[in-house]
Amino acid sequence: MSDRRREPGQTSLADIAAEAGVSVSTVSRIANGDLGRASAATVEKVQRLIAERGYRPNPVGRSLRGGESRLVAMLAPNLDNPAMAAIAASTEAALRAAGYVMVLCDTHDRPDLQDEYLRAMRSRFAEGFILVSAVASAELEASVKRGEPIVFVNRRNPYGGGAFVGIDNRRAGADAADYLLDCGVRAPAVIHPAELSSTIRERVEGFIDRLRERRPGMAVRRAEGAGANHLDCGYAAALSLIAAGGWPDGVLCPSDLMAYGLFRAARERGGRIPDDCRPVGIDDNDLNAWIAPWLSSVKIPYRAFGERVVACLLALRAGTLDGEVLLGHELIRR
Amino acid sequence: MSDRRREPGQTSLADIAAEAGVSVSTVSRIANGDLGRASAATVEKVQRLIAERGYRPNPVGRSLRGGESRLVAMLAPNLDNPAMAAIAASTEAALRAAGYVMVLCDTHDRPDLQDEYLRAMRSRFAEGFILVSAVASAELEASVKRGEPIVFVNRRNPYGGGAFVGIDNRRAGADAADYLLDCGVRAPAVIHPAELSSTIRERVEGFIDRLRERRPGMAVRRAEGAGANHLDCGYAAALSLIAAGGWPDGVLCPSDLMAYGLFRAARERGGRIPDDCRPVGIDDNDLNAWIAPWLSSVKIPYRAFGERVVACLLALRAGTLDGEVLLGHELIRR
DNA sequence: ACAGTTTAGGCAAACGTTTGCCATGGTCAA
DNA sequence: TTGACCATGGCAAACGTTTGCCTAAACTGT
Repeated sequence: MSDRRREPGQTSLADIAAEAGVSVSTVSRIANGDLGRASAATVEKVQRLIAERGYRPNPVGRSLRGGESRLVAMLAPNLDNPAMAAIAASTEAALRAAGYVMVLCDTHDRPDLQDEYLRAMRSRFAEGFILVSAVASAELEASVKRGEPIVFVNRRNPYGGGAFVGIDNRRAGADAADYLLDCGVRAPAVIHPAELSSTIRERVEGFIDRLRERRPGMAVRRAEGAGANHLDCGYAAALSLIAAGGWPDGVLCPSDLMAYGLFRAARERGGRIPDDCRPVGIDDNDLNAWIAPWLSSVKIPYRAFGERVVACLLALRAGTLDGEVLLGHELIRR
Repeated sequence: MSDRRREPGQTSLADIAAEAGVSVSTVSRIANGDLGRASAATVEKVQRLIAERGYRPNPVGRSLRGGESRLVAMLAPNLDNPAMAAIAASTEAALRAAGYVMVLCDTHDRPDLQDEYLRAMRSRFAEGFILVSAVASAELEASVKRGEPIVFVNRRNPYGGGAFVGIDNRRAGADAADYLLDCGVRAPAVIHPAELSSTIRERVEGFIDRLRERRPGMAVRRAEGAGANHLDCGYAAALSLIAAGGWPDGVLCPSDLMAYGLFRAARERGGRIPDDCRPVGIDDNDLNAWIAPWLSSVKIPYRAFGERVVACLLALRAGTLDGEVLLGHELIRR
């Protein structure tokens, strides 16, 4: 199409400059607060026009020029998971407060999509990346090597190092173990997905180690389940658990979604939760307080993640950080 | 900063052109598939270089030039609501399949934020807008007037007209009424937020009209509740309902979140759900199947929304549509 | 041989911004 | 008087693309 319609209502520097009878450079400088480069009269006139016409600098022009894009990309494995939604929402708010716009990309936990979004966002001059539960992928490795500003959330950088925001997963698992023991559980179990991410592995290890520490001889049953998401995984793992040896009296579900899967399995198989089998989750989705009174869970302060993630990103860009931020967690008893 | 670092790994048309010994125009044309404008040898050479260097057109340059940005903005009132997450996820997938990148903006249901994002996205040359549960706002009115491509989802254009994707809310409310009557409910009620959006109003009206139609003399109690979200609204409304006249034996919750609020109120006040008080929701969040076996709900096919929304948007941009798309719903009995 | 057409490809403008550098003209001190 | 310095502001390049127009050279038909 050759009829490039002028976007209506979008005032450009040139428009202001023409009307004020000055050059584009002058307007640009004044718009950017460099007031010492023009006479008071000019400054006043240009500022008035800027206000009247509602001029806002065009971010695309800026980006192209090589300056800032005010764009930050968040890559998350799936928006359906309430935990992801909570992280996304809080990060979006924090970024907006810092003057950034967040682009949210759903990678569906697929390395190829993660790569595609990494490329797409880089070519849009994203000033930073927030990778929630990242998976290993070629483009990510290249980005890490190039030292691009990336904050990893929930799951650590698969290539080591880098900024990280999350919790102490081993401790969370240990706290869950303490809780079950304090409830008098004698035949505990743990369910988990067939492929273990570092996050889940740490939680499970922390759980088991604490059990062994406090009850040296205690047997801990384990079951894994396959599935596209943690709901299905939890369901499958629970079924295989009871098929192998009946219901345990307590079970660690390393994510709330897995606990939901367990709950469904119990309902279908006549297991009574939490009376016969007490689950303990990790996440503590906000919805739990409303509709899952049977689920005690380690609360991860996802709503507080946003601020920390943004602080990390800013520090990263300023070259003043390459550390880890571990937020506190708290077991919610229900 | 004056040291504008050349983005690494980003090949430009100029790079290819220099290496091939041809002009930028020639490379651009070949990259865009206009193969008739160069000799076979040149085409071959340039194509080889494009492949070797992994050249990808820079979307920012393209946007600025006035062409396409491949950017679509979705403005949603909050990411926490599972229904929004479902819509966002399916739309993102459909847009990606169509070659677009979706920017997800959380408006927190605030007109000022909606305006801010509308402006920000327009100045980034967004090619279309998807407004989920839009609120009235000055910038929206202006956008509608200018005829920008906007698809409204869930809630209709507050200024009338425009493309819309949603369900027949009156019928959904009527179906809920049928369900309660079929369950033998004799003292029904409805709870809703203090301020009624068009969506909620239609559902409530459809519900009440159907009750009156089938049981002319039947009294229908109503209670409203205030709160920042539907969970709180539902909770508050339920409390005020029972304070006014005890538990109804059936109650329409015009969104699942309100039903969750009711559930909590019942738990705290000793109401037995669904035995004493049978709720019927609208939405049927995916999680219901797992952890809310007490909730029958009208399933809205949010996962199917994405495709329709994108089809609408494309048609809108092609100038071939200005209609409504109503998807079917189905009451899920639990 | 010559006019006309096709082929192959370059030039330059435009999108909106930022910024280093240059050009006036004036003021001030020695 | 002259050199230095400051105030004011414009020029132009650069970022990466796309595309209308132009120009050669090489064909084609008669």
